[in-house]
Amino acid sequence: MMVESASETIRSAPSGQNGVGSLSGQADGSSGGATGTTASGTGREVTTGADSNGEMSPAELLHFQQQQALQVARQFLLQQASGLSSPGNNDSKQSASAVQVPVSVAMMSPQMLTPQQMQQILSPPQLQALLQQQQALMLQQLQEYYKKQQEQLHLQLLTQQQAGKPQPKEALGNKQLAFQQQLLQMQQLQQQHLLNLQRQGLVSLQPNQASGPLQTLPQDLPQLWKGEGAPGQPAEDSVKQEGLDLTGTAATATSFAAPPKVSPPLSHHTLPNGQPTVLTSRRDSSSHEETPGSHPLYGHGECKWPGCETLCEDLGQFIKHLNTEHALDDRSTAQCRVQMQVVQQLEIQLAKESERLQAMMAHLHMRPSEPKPFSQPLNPVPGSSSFSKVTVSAADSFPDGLVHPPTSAAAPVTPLRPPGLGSASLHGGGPARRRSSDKFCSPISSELAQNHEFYKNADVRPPFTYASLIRQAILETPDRQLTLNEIYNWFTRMFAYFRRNTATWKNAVRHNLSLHKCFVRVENVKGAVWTVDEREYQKRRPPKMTGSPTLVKNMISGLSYGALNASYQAALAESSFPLLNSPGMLNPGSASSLLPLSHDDVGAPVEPLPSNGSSSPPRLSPPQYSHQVQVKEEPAEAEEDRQPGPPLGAPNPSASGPPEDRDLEEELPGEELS
DNA sequence: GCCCTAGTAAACATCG
DNA sequence: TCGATGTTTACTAGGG
Repeated sequence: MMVESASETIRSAPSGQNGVGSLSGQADGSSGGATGTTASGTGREVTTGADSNGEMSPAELLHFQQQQALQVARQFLLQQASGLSSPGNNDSKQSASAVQVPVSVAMMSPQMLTPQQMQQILSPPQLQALLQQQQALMLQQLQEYYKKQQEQLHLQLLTQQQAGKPQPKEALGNKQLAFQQQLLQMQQLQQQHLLNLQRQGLVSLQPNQASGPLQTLPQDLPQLWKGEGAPGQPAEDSVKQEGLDLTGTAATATSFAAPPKVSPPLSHHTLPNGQPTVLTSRRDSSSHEETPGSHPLYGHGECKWPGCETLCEDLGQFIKHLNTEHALDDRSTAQCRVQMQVVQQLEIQLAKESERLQAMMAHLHMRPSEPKPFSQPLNPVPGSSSFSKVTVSAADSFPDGLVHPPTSAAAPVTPLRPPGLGSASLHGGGPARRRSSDKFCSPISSELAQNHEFYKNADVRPPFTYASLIRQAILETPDRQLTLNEIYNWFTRMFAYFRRNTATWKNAVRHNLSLHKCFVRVENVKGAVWTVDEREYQKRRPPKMTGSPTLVKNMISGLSYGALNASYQAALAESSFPLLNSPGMLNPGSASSLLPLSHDDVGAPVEPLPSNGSSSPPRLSPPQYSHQVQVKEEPAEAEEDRQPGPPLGAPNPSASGPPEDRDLEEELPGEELS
């Protein structure tokens, strides 16, 4: 059920999710086919075969016994198969410390250990070792069983011979051969089942691993028949009609027993796919429908005990059935054990699949070096034809000198939704008014660094203001200057969102460039380039920290410097600008060399002005425009403002540059605060 | 409700 | 003339 709904959701996901799509398909295919066919089919087949047994002639008797043996063996194999793959098995420490508690007691105790608990108790290597032990034990039991069967068969043959009905050796050989064939068939069934399990995700073993036990059987069993089963060999033990001597198993399998202490009822482990192979899909689907008043093992009017399916009219009847048919015995214990393994395996598989998903996403979204065609945007950009030209060239021209946020590599995996990104800012939404950078004071650079790949691939509107983005774009360049077109390119390169609606956001970019004094247009050799006047930018709007007196008050009172929010601290850490205050830094070249990457927007709102100063710099000529770096000392920007001194931005007031009233007009520190 | 900031749209000017 | 670029204004909306 969950798988189906999940896959359905995935299928409905936007285009471009090929990986996911195939994933869903896989899930569908496996969940349907596996449980339905192999599992239930096998179980029923066995049952009917046994029921139809009549009796009598030695040959028939032999056949019957073979059938019975097969049935039991199949069950055993299927159960084993369910548990085969679980790296961690139920054996707990008991394997090491000879536990005296009978398996059945240990297993059926209400305090039974859950797989999770076992996983917690045992380390993976331990679990693996235990699993191997268990598998070896299982195999040994199986071999014993076959041996006994063969002995039984041999005894019968002797009996028949003594009865004066000698059977031609050939006939006997044929029977043995038939038996062997059946065993092989059984093994094939097991193999098939295992494959189904693998498809379902129940088994995560590598092909060779998974087939290990299967391959072992064909080798071992014939050996049993040929070797140990040789006529005349005395029966070692009394032959048990039931074939599987779980008592013996229990004795040796104390290692399987969960610690006497512990826990959750079986129901706790019930999982859809985790149902042993003998379960039907119907049961799987019903496993979720437990109601408070019902029993977890009772659903749809039938017993949900693995392999049972007994119809029970009501809960009371079911309880009776449960107590009688599934009492504390070795068989139930074994089944319980298998179920535990199944659950455990499912959990492991889930973890693996999750990890795989993460890896897939990481792979799909994180390849910085790979030339990414812009046809890839998650959402096609209508009317961006001319635009794509730009972006392609942009990609090609991606300046290596440009410092990429180091975090993309270090960042965990591209998050589906970056922190601070409200649903409203997801693409398609209307105008996003407030950007998180403003709201949460998160440095745009760190935010971008962390979610770089996300924004790059997801058609999600970045939670930054245009001004912040423009600034970031400019600051990311070695020389801290960009032409308008380069800014466009940066936008499209960095954000999938800006690969569409170009007219709108480009207009907004131009609007912001013109509107904000912090952006300085400089006539360059190659034309007009835009630079950032950090000081202006800082002054621009200190809404949170400085703009709002109350807010400032709160910050001051509520936060010590040491208690600044993480983002701000990160920003501080990032901004290792020694320079800042030094007017000498104004040289773009030196600045860039010194600040390869850190520029950072220390979060627009938060960034205090390092500057001292007074008036905003007039527009500077290319060489001089300074992206002054701000020293983010702390929120107390007012303090900085108080500092008298030449504006960092205008180290060279004399520098050429069109005197912009825009820049000059404001400037008094006091202004900003208001 | 006011004010500030931001986003969007549009008109207009300039320039190559 | 056209498109890119740049400036400006108006409006709307979110949030303090």
